[in-house]
Amino acid sequence: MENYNPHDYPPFAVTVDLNIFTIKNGVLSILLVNRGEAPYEGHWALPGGFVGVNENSDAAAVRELEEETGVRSSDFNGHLEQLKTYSDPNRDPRMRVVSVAYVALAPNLPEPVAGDDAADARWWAVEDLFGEDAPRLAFDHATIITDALERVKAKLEYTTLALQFVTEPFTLNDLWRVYTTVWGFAPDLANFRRKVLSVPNFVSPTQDRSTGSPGPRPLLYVSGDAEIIYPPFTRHHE
Amino acid sequence: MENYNPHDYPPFAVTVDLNIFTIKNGVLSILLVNRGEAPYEGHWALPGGFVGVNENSDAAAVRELEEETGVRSSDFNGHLEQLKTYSDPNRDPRMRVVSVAYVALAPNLPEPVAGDDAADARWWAVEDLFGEDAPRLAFDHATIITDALERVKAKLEYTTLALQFVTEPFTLNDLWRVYTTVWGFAPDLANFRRKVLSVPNFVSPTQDRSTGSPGPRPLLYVSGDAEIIYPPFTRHHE
DNA sequence: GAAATAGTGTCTATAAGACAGTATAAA
DNA sequence: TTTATACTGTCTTATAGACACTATTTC
Repeated sequence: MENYNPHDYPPFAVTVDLNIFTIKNGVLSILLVNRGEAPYEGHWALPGGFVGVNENSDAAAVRELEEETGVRSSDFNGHLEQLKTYSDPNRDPRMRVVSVAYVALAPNLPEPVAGDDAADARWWAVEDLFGEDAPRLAFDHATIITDALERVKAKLEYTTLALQFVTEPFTLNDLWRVYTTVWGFAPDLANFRRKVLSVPNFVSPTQDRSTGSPGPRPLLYVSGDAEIIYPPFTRHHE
Repeated sequence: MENYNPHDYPPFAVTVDLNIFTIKNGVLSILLVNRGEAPYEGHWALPGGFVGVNENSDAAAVRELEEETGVRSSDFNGHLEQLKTYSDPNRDPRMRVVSVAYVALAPNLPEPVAGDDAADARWWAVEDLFGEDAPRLAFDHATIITDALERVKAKLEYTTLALQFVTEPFTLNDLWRVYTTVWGFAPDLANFRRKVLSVPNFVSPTQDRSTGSPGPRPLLYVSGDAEIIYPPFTRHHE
């Protein structure tokens, strides 16, 4: 490293890949783009793109999020965090690409915008990605999505991240449905209410009640400032 | 991305940086190298190096671990995991470098081996890194070390990672001292014993007892296969 | 015997799990 | 009136925290 000649070290392309999750009609969904060209033409891939010369990977992720969802970053009120970096030498047959993967969560994102290299972009139900008629996934994106899903499930245990999936104001049942949807099983609703209300500043009640569905009018809440759930609200481990 | 001309995307160097922790004489310590050249000449830096053309970042981290500690990867019985990727455009003034940071834990590593670009390499007590007479740290490595420390502290709560800091056979007090050292406070020893012994396969007893210190001969244990502590053994959160 | 350490026991507070049961509103 | 939903309450069990106490060994 005496001289900084490019031949001293291998050059890499660096990209970001985004796992953008939302809950559409009670179904946990992820945004994927259909690749319009080789390699993996016709396969589905995570949205993403190259990190620019004058931005870090966080900024690149915000930029791509905006480009793919059409939501301006100033209007984006969800959550974005780095997941993990994937760097296998042959993960992209064209060249050496290191990808910094991100997880984004947001409520009710609009229908996606297809980008330059994408023939199509749409929300996929997560449960449809790994079953019988699963779409073909490009690159190592199946692995990335699996890791991202586990991250989201785990973070619901000890953070208030579930709030990112609901729009204010919401009912406690709305929040409970988030846990049910993401975890794939329903925690006891009565115990769930007790837990959420016992965490200081997880949610705060409003003066209003919802209407429409049969039954009593449920109280509406807004998000509180708490970020950590302590003690954690754990999933069952057998 | 129609053509793969290098001018279509910015070229990056990709490195790994290793947070190698061990407990020396009851003190949580991290391996740092003193930089022998600009930039940050004379500052202390995390050991690391470039990711090679035909390896992924995990392999590069294993290779660097071996080079810096002198421990062959086949003999390395500690723990290595990816932490986070750091990519600020100006984190290295020479060129655009993206660094994939790792955390390694091991018991009783030998004195380090200085590499090519390191004038010196030594173990630093973690508590000395951020105090009055703290060494000057190169690049964004102070940030990386802070993140790494928090990762280790957190993982002691819900994984059996503390086992990576002791050599077999060990006493329950040895293991308790790991928690005390890493967390910076002493959990109740009696409750600690109860907790460790209640987690199936966290540790398993041997037939032997230790000797030397005053008091009864403590039973010796070896590591079990469990990786998860459930329910977690939590630090206090006020 | 003093001091240090290993280990056991116990009481209490907290929280989780598993419900039962009641009230309210829409269709 | 039926049904879905929104709560409230309660009993049991699991676990954590605090700490007293005993036993064993070295010096």
